[in-house]
Amino acid sequence: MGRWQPDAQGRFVRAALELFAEHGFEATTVAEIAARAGLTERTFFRYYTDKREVLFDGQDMFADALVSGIREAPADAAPVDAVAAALVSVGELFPPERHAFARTRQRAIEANPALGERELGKLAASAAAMAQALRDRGVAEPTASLAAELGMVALRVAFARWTAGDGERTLTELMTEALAELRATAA
Amino acid sequence: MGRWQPDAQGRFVRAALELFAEHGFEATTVAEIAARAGLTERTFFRYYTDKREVLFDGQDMFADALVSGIREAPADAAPVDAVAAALVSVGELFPPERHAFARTRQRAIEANPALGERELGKLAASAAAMAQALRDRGVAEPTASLAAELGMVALRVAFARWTAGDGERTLTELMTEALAELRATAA
DNA sequence: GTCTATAGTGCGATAGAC
DNA sequence: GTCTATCGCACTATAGAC
Repeated sequence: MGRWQPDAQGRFVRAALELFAEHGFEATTVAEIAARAGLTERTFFRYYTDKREVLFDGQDMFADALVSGIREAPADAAPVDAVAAALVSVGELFPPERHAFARTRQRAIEANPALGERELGKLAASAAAMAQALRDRGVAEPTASLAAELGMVALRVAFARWTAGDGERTLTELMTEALAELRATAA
Repeated sequence: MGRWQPDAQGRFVRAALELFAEHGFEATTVAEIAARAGLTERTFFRYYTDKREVLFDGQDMFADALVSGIREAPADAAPVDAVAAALVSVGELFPPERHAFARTRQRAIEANPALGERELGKLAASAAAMAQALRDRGVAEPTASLAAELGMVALRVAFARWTAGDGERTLTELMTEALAELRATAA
């Protein structure tokens, strides 16, 4: 047992989440997060480019799931249906066990505008990745980008409902429902 | 020393835009912006809570136009049509004379992720204001929020096209077109 | 690991407008 | 005189350079 306890990133994330819940994002210093994680400030910035980024650790999986969901959709599926498949693929990343964590994290993000902005940026990047995956299937612009944007709206709305609720309904269910509502509103 | 020269904010905005175009957002210090504007760093932070905010000066008009566009839409208009009216109302804020400025500003924002995040945050706030205006007309949830989100997607896409182009087509035109494309994609 | 530039804040002083 | 925009100074925390 050396001087390295395992799972440095996991400890940073948990420490940050606890402290943000206790004192708020701005009132929490990186030094405090590092201390609680049993690491140094310098190490924190080795893993994360800035203080906000610690709440977005491992979010690549998010965009990856969207992209592979689109890739694996039937070749003859319409763009919006491929997007619907992508949402299902993301839903599988968030089984009921992750509900409590997601809820705490979402509370922290909603409590602070700076974190909200970062989240919007990440989601916009995911939408861009989805649009690219659609173009790779032969979907032309502007349809590819617009279908991806529709998917992101549904995803955001569904995620907010999922984390606001008690977890009875699955995220996948809520996403499919949100997309249907969105299409009805547009019609 | 013109300590009392008029239009402090306008000078800050122009100075910032010039410097961001010349050296980029991150390589520009607030001290440099203040110096070019003939003011001090401390005064900059009297007007803006942070460095990014200078590029979003006077953007309340944006959300205000959306809200009043919805208020002034015919009482029997469907939610999406009220949103379409809101977009027209915003389009009127951006006559051809503003194209060059909008283009320069958009270039700066697109060149820096931090500025992009801030823009997304502002647009999300505008969408929330639109949704509230729709609820005030008696539109129920989730339709109000979803219609507002549809409008924001159209607005973003249209604005990107407008600032990417040469200004031949009006922003209003592009917005109406983008909303129609979006509805077609959803159908 | 250490050092430093810069963002951003609090408080108080000052210079002008009225 | 009052009111308010601007400025000066001291300070902390972030983030990057060395």
